[in-house]
Amino acid sequence: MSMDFAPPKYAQVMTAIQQRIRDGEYAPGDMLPSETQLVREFGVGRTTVVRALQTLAMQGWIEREHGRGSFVKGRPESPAERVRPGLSTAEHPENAENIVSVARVPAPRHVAKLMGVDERTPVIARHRVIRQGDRVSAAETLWFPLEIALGTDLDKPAPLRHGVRQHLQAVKHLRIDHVTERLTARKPTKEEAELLGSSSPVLGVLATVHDPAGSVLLVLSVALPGDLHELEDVYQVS
Amino acid sequence: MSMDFAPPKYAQVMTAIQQRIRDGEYAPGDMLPSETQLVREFGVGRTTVVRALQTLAMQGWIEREHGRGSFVKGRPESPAERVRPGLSTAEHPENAENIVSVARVPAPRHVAKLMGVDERTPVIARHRVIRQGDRVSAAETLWFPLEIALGTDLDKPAPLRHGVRQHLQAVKHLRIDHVTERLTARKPTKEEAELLGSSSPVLGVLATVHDPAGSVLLVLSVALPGDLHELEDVYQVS
DNA sequence: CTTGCCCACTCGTCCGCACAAGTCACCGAG
DNA sequence: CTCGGTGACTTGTGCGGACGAGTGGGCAAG
Repeated sequence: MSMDFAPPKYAQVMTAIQQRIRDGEYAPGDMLPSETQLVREFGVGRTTVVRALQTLAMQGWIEREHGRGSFVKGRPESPAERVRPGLSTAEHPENAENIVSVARVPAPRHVAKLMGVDERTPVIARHRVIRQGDRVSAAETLWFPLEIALGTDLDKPAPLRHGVRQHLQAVKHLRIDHVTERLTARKPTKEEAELLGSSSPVLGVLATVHDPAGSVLLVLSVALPGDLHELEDVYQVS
Repeated sequence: MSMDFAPPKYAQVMTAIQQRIRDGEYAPGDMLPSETQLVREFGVGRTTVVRALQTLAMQGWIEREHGRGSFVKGRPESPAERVRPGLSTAEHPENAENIVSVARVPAPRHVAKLMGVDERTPVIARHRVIRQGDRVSAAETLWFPLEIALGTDLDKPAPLRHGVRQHLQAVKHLRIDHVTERLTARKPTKEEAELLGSSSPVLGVLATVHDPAGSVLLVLSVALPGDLHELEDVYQVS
């Protein structure tokens, strides 16, 4: 027995229409067949056709105008592919030559502010570098509240082979839910300049990494030399 | 007569549930009342309740598990609110003190490359500044291919009161469809430094603005002083 | 105790029908 | 010619009913 699963009918209708749009059979700006016609063509109820069309509209494939018809919008493409320096920093596996130093230090003002703690509260600072060939292509600092680092290897200078995100998940079941990034252009700090071997402008990324409840799991600060990095972003208008 | 419009019932159900999630009456992880219960509570058909719940699920408010129930996902927040320097530059209304100069010049190498034309092809360069109090907070250059600027006021130094996007739409029916931005940190050029009154690092935004067919309508280059600008971005993980 | 079945409950999908409301072409009255 | 009405066509919303399928607890047989 084959026991294949047929996808739901509304999905079949959606797929068929998407295919016709991709093939150019329905070109951008064209009016789609009316609901009634589609009902006849696919041999399904209007409910089903309407559900397919409304879903396609929500996904941006078509536009529906009350009283006029449904029209191909011609933009299959969807959300956006952004570079996320914050997230990739939290996921990057470490090895010995990435680690510069790991120490318990009083929180600097801007970090304390983002964590919502007092300025001199001790935190774990994990300094790392990313190498590209023989140049250092990024200088990163990850700041952890003590209670997060407690019981983990985050405060130890040994490299985390599976990255910070994995480690937090595996050891303390902490899940990263969302990240807030702040991007600016600045001069590197003295320490960064030394690591990078240059004091030309850097892209500064200051990110807070949150769990589902909104608590700050870590704060991270990345310095990306401007001559090595370009962050690209494509987005639809309106 | 008041003649108010009641929103559709499914939208009313959605709003009610969203409100309860925001109020914490339904906390993240909680199971929502079953469809049958909601049908009784709101006095509507199951079709309506299901539509509301499925829409909420698509928007990320809740999760639905076949055979188990609907559960609060606890992330009301949606796609992402990004600052779009490229788009806002194209939409910003101009006035006399924004315009620095407008000229026909040979395309610089990087602009020509992005437009897909030869390096010395003549283009229109429109230099502008944005002021914030008495400081210049951004130096912008908009590059237009001649055939785009033809018949428009883009090549005239008079300010465009409704912004470039509106002007293109109104005069030549050109619609902006998507924008590709490239962000980096760099030193300001001599001209930019002069306008900005400083040569400290700037965020450089180099964007191409496309019509629905993908043709480049304009290229724009913006210099944002690092000490004045911070681009913030929040995104969900996974 | 363990195993397996049954049943109540949940969501998933689909149908036919009904009415409201927006759009547009046509046509006749003025 | 212009104006307004009419009707065919479109999408928007809503209902009730039906069946399928996944989940989990209770219960009886082993």
